[in-house]
Amino acid sequence: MYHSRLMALDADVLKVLADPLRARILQLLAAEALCTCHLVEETGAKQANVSNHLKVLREAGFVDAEPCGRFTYYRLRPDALRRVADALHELADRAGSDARRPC
Amino acid sequence: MYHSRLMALDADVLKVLADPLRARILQLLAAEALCTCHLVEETGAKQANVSNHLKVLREAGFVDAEPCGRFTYYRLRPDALRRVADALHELADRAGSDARRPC
DNA sequence: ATGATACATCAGCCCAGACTGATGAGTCGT
DNA sequence: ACGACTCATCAGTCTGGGCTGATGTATCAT
Repeated sequence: MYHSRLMALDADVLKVLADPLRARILQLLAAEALCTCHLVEETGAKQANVSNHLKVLREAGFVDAEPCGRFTYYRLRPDALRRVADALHELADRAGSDARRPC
Repeated sequence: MYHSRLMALDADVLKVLADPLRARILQLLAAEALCTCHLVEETGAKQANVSNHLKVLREAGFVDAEPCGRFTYYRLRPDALRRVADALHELADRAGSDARRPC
């Protein structure tokens, strides 16, 4: 097995996912690529708000932005999500033993 | 396939993981069960702070508390972590298509 | 060129929640 | 019984970050 190196939970990365609107945006982008205007009408949030959240998601590597005329299409990056999922899964697997440190 | 039902990302659950001290605590508990005093000295955080974070982790189902004399041992619950990991993984898998909704 | 549309960015408001010191409750050793 | 210890809870402070209205920058249609 290659990826047996210990992956640390990165709270900064998790923070990006831990927002209701950002989570909703990711769900929507999982089905198809969408531009900002779609996300605005689907979520009901204000344009500036959606745009800010997209910036956060982009800088964290969870979405890709593809400018297209006056639109900007956003697309999910599954690899980034899988890295987080794997880190959590590996943490769960590491917890097998029932050892307890004495006081 | 059994678990093919769509799992929604729960931002409230992710919020619990998205804190540096809580993430550190989970890492430590992955190796062995520890009581609060261990976590206090390992993390360097104040006792009240650690205790508060443990309460959050407990209420979210990520750790189990086992009172033991005047100590309280905390143990990781891998199933809870796996549920989050699976939700993220499933979201990543759902993103295969390169469809884009027209404007 | 003018207006309309899509999106980004900015400044400011506001609140959830992380942190702290103090106190309370329970348990142990002597 | 008394002090020492572990841990939980409380009240209060303060900062990060989500939200908004306004403005700026492109791009499109006519």
